[in-house]
Amino acid sequence: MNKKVTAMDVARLAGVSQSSVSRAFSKNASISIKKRKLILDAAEKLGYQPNAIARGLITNQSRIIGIVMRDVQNPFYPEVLEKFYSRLSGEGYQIMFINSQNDEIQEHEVSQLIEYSVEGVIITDALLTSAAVQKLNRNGISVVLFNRYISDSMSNAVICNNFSAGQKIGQYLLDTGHLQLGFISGPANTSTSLDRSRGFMDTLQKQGIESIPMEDGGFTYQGGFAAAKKLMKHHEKMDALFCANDIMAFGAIDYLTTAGYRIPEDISVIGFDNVTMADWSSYALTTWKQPVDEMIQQAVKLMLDDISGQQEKPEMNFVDGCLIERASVKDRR
Amino acid sequence: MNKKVTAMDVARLAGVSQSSVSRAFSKNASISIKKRKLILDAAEKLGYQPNAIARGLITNQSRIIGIVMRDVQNPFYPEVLEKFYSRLSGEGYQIMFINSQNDEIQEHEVSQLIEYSVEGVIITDALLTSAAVQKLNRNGISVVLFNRYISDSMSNAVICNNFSAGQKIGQYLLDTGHLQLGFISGPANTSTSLDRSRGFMDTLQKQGIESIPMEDGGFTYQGGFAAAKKLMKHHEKMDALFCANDIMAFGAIDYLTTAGYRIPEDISVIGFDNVTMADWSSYALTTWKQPVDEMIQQAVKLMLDDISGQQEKPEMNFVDGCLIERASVKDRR
DNA sequence: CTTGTTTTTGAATACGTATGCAAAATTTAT
DNA sequence: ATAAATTTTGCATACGTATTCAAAAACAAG
Repeated sequence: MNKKVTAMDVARLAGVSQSSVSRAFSKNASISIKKRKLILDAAEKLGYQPNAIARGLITNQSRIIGIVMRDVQNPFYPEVLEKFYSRLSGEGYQIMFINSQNDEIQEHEVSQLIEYSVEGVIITDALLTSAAVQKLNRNGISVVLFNRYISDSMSNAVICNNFSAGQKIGQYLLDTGHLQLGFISGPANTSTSLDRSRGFMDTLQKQGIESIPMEDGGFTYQGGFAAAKKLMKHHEKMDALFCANDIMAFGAIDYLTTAGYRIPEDISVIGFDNVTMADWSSYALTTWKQPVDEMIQQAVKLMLDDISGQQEKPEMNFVDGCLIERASVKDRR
Repeated sequence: MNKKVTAMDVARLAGVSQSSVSRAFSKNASISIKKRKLILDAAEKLGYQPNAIARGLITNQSRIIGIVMRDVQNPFYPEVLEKFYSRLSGEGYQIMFINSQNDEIQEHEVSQLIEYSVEGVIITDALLTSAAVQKLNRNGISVVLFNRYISDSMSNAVICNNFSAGQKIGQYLLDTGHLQLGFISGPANTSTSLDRSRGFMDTLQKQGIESIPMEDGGFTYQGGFAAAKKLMKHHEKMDALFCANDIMAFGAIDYLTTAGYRIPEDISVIGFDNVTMADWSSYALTTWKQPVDEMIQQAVKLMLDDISGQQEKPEMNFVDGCLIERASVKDRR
């Protein structure tokens, strides 16, 4: 293996100092045009790449953002990952990917992020304790929560307006003449599921519907499938089912169609997310579209503002989504 | 923001030298049990985390592996990402995620990997030129190709035995009495699609079938949908369709069912990958299962052997998959 | 207790870069 | 041509850690 090429090597070839080489690779440093050209030519000739590790040590700017993600097999999250990657790499950041296996971000995962001096962390669908946020903040790491929040207001958060969406979904199902509603939730400890449920029930209760059959589908296909089965066992007159995410809606639809129900003639199904698959003709799912692009744009802006010290206090931004009507909800009026 | 806690701070509190602190956090360094405990207690008290950036500069071991991935919205790849993450983080590595937007890994992406001194790079579904491999190797970076290879034998590769799989799929469709076969390929410049096609045609040609109708579906759902439409326009007697990946098979099935064909009564469809969705009752896809776990295990072993200098020359390992029969191929015998 | 051996530990250094500071070079004004 | 002002550049240093080397400490043998 060849000896590593450093700025010192380039300096020798170009006949300048190492600090000049560093300046040549900098945007704002003072270096004459002639010397800069000499240096860049020498660098090209030697195959020199600046060492980001050494630079990070000196500048205390790793240019690395951590993304903590749990359920990458829910198609919603690969889309989120891809879009976060695009925005952040466009701003010159590298992505350190952490696939959390547990509900809650682990101590060693927090330690890894600190050890690598990541400048920020984006938490997509894992839980984060206040203690973990404090530890990250104490180590100068910006934290942005994507579609979740914790109650201590110490971190930036960008959240789809889940409560309001739940309300509107409830209204939409009532307005389209559905009488016997059901709900399939995600895990009870997730703010997304809780808020969607609360919004939904808020609307129903205002119409005198005090409670409806619900099952926890765990935010998974299998969970949606099983939850639909369980619901239909005791509530065969159900005519509409709201699933707290799309992938459970797919599972619910698959259970219902294999059980002989017609979607949406016998029962309507509505999801939440608007993953790419929702548009597939096998599902043609009516769903609530999370404004992922807007949410990611805001999340990245909050993080970059925090990193650059232009932020006074953490913000919590709610962003409105919208209904996407396809073919899985019937207008029964 | 608090001042960063360093080994020097811990040394002062524990009454030892900075080098002793470093040794306390090392597995094999010489340090007395008493002193180690003193140091770890002081570190805990101060909230000290070793700085991986500084350590990387000294040891020339960043403990970072790059994963270059293109199509994260094909459900096959999030599964691959999750499993690579699990294996590599278990070996103490961090993952730097690169989402390539182009067919071929870009110069700036190679530069990023070099600048951050990643110890290895795994390429999943992007193309890599020989020049790029040479550049990475010249900078001491191990390269492993996942399910692709290039012809210069300079990099490790682990590949599903696509040719053999294509052969067996061909035989299976013939053995189950299908007469009019069709094929939907991926992009022509990908070794996976080429080898699956070659294996398939090898079997058919041995049975006197010289050519069959084919369309390029670009490895996407929409592409599969459109390709199926195009094929059926001119080959309405087709009774079996082999799609070079599952997601195109889903698209093909969705086109066919919306066009009134029954799967598999009117036409059988077989895919390749065995993504989680293949098992969903809406598709119940018969497919060829890529041995992802085995492939990843071998890929990680090759990389770690290369990184630790225990490898003499790059290897190319082919791994056999197997047929998964569900409900999308009819036995017409 | 003394001598020889082994282990532990701290000082010094290097890793590759960015930058402060001041000297050198260049430019501008008279 | 000279002086003043400005820009460019190199030297020295620091960033935080791991490790070499040698001194100090601890341990074992006689």
